[in-house]
Amino acid sequence: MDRLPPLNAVRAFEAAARHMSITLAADELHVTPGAVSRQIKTLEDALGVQLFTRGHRQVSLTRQGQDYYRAVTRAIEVLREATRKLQRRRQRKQLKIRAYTTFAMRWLIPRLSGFHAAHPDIEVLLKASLEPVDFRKEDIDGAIRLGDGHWPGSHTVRLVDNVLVPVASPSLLKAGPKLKRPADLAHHTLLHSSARPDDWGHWLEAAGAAEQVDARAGMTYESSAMSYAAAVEGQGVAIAQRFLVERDLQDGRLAMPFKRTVNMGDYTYYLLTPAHREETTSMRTFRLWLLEQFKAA
DNA sequence: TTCATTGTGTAGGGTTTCAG
DNA sequence: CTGAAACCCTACACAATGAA
Repeated sequence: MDRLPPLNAVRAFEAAARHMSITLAADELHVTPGAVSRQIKTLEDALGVQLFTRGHRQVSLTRQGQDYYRAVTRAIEVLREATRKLQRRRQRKQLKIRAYTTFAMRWLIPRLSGFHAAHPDIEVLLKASLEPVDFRKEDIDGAIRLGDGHWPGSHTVRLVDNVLVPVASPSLLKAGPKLKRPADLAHHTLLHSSARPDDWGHWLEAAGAAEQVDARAGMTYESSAMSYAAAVEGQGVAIAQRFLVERDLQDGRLAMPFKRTVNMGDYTYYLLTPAHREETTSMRTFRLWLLEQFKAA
C-alpha cells in the first residue's frame, strides 16, 4: 500500500531532528514535549523503523533516521517553495473578466498588451461565454455584456456607441455585382451572426430597402467574428458593429459600401461589476483604461 | 427527493503527571 | 530531559431526522 506517513508526525520529526532535541522542537511547534515524543513514536510505528535512539537526557538519529531526515528536509523545502509561489500569485492582482468571444477577439485581446505594459502588476484572466452574469455564483470581477444597461445586482458603465454598418472586402466591391444603392444588396450574399440575427433587418429598415432585400437571406455564422472573417475573404457583405471592425477598415481589409449607419442607442456594450462588492483598485484601473481606449478610438 | 440540521461514536492529538 | 499512562477535547464520519 502506497500511503503517506502521518504528516504532522513528519513535521515533528523534522523539527526534533533539526534541533536534536524534543524539547526545542516542542517549543518551536508550540506543543509540549510529550506531544512531540508521541508524534515521533507514531511515525516510527507507522514506518516500522527506529528513527531516534533515546539516550540519557538526549536523543540522536539512527542511521535510517539520518537518511530519512535528509529526504524529509528536501520534501519540506519543495512544499515551502510551492507555498511561497502560490502566495506570490495570490498577491499579484488578478482580474477575472468575462466577455463575448467576438468582443474579446476583435477588440479586447489586441489592446490587452497595452494594458499589461502599463499595469504589469495586474493580471487579466479572460473568460468567454454567453451565459447570463451572476456575480454571486460565478467567480469573476467583471463582465462585458451587450444589453440595455439594466442588470439587477450589477453596476454598469456604458462603454461605446454601437453603430451598425455594412462591410465587405474592397475586391468584392470592385469586382462583384454592382453595389450603388442599398437595394442592390439583393444581389449579394448577406453575412449574419446567429448571435445578432436582427442587425441586417435594422439597417435595411433604416436604409429604406427592407422591401427590396430579404434581411434573412444569406449565410449565418455562429459569431460576428466569423462573419467578419467571411467578409474579409470576399464571401459577401456583413453587417458589422463598427468599433469591432475599425482596424480592418483602416487597414483596407474591409470597406464600407454605404455611408448609412444605424446607432443602436442604449442597446450596446456595458462593463458590469458586482453591486454588492466594493470596487477594487485593480478593477478601477481596468475600468478607467477601458473607457480611455474607447475615447481614443 | 434533496438539502440542512442534529446526535453519536471514534480517532487523533493535546496536556498533565510521574517514573526513570 | 524523555517516555508512558491517564485523561480531556475536538473534528469528523455517519446516521437519523426535519424542512423545503
